[in-house]
Amino acid sequence: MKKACHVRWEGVMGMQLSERKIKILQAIIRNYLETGEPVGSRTISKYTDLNLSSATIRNEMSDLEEMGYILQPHTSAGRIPSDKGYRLYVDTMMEEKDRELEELKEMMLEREDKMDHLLKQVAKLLATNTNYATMISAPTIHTNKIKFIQLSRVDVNQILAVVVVEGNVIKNNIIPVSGELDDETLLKLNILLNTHLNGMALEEINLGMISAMKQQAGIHSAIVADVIDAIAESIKAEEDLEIYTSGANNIFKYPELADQQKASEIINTFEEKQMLTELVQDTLSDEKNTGIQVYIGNETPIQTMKDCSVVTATYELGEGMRGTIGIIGPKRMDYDKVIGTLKTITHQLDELYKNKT
Amino acid sequence: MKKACHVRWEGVMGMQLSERKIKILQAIIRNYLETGEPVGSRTISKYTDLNLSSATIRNEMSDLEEMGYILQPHTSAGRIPSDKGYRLYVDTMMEEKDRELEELKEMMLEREDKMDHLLKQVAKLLATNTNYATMISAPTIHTNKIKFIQLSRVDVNQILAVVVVEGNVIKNNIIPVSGELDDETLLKLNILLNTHLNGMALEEINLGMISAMKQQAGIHSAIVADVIDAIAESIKAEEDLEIYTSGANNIFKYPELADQQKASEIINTFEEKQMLTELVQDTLSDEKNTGIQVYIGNETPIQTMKDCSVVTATYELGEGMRGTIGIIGPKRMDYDKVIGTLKTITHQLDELYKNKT
DNA sequence: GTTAGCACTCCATTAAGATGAGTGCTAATA
DNA sequence: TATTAGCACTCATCTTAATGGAGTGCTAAC
Repeated sequence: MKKACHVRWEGVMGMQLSERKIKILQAIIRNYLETGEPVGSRTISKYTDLNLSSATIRNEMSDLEEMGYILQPHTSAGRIPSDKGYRLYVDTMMEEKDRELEELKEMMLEREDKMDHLLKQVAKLLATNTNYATMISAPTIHTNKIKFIQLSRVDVNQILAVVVVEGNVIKNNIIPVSGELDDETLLKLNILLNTHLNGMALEEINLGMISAMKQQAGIHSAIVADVIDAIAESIKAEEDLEIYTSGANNIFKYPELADQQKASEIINTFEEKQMLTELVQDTLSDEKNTGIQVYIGNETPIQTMKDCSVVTATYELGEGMRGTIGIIGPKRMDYDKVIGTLKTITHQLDELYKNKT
Repeated sequence: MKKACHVRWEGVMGMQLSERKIKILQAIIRNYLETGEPVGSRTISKYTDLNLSSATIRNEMSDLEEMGYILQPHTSAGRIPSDKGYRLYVDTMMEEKDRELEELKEMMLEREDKMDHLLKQVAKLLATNTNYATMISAPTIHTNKIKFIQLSRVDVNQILAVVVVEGNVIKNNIIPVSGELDDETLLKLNILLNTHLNGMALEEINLGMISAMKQQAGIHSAIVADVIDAIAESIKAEEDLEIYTSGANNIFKYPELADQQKASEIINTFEEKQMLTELVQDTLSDEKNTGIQVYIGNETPIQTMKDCSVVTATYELGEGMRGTIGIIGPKRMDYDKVIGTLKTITHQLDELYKNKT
């Protein structure tokens, strides 16, 4: 009696994952990833090479459940992995595999298009390749510096301000101008702006500089203010970043996500994109990791995706330009494959950029 | 006997829609729009102010079915409108109503943002307002003329080409340049390009002009070619037009569209957008109509939407810039409201443009 | 021409087994 | 002591049949 009691205590508190338990857990998850159905003891008994009877498996499963790695949807159903179980799986039990992503690589190389086209393409490629929903955020300029500013007259009362920052990201802005403005003044303003702002990081432009420039511009200080505003607006416009998505309808392939309520929410999140920015922010801000991040169930910052798993990767284009790729699927996602694919893609984007410049 | 026979013939061939039949058909459609359920004779008998018994209605409905305006999902079910029935309804039986679109108007006026923002906003507004899925295509420049071209050096071996066309649509292109190119030459090239191309419609640029310009450019003809290419590419890029969508998840509100198969297809069509361009093309090309077009069921050019109805409107921003707004919903869509809303919106966009310039 | 009445059809809902996968527990076994 | 066989039990799912009801078509009466 005393002893039994002791064993029970150990069961709750200090129980360790034996090698065998890990193998069983692994088998459960693997199986569940494939079928999407709760998996029972008998299945595992045959599925593994442990040569254990279903009864033994049952005992072990009982332990695993107590420890929180698996759970039962209802009594007398098989077990499914809990978030904690998935987490263990992702953290420790995945060995990488080289998949046949060669075609994917090639397709990426073919597309030497404009950036937004490329990103759309990548999202689509990923979606069809993985059968999950995907998103990709356009890279945000971060530490980049102004490379070139030019004001040009377009019309009698409109001038065009073009700002080019490092990485050849171009911003246009039409500025209405009320008073007269001759070509010579325009030239002076151009020189003024360039001498002051060239090489500046966008964040470095401060009020002091602005007032100095205004002073030098004399009667045309209003235009300087407008240009600065235009630049500021360009930056601001950059803040609600572009996000491209693809394969949202893939969620219909997973019954656990396909019911109306959930599907509707997920689809909406995908279409409105606004909420996805949170995901991007979260991924980009978390600096410590290897560049790949896995959110399982409730770990995700987006409430509507609490029944999904989200794998995100940060890609980098040169220095300071970073974006996020995300793959959204059921919790029983093929983490192995997804992570492998993402690694390849991010690496590929990097290569692409290098070759291009 | 003879007479009966004659009547039967008339029934099949020359039967005319009596006033009463129209009223009944109208009542059926109205009712079906509300409930989404097949509607029976007894319902109509009470629903209308005709004071007819259900038996009489049955007879009339039998006629209407024979004429193809309504149909039975199965024996002993009520009737639902056929595409032909909807068509009649849309074509003849709709009187316009002024709805409370005032708030919508105001919201549009608030948004003085960039065009793409505005369009996204409009799509969203429409979606939440109508409870259908919406799309809106960015206006395409068509007859517009080049207003301004400027080449600027951005880097030692890169120049930036900016092209502004009427309507203040701006196109940028970075052109890598191999050889040396001093400022003076750049200036000359600028003058050359502007004198030749300013005021030209994009389609008017022909090979003759290009070769003439190349000749004048002398040793720098390569750059001219590049610029022309860049312009051409800008036009081409415009061809796969931007489309913004919103409220795709609204289709879940209509059971007849919400099953997995259909929903998945529709969602996909919406996300990939590619197919939506057909709709836009179709709408824009059809010139004869009032600007609003209704596709019922199979009439739509997009196969995946054969169970939906699509209402599109053409909006015009100044001369030559036209885009399309589309509303996609179930066949039992509130055509009345939708058409009204679309009219208001297109009108509003027009106003907005006028005030802005 | 209109209506009441009735038999008939067929869908949708419900209830009641039947099935079967899976568990927990106990006692036997190695 | 760890493992296993056996058994009773649970519970979701599937099948089947019964029921209810909405709606029709037809006929005869008004």
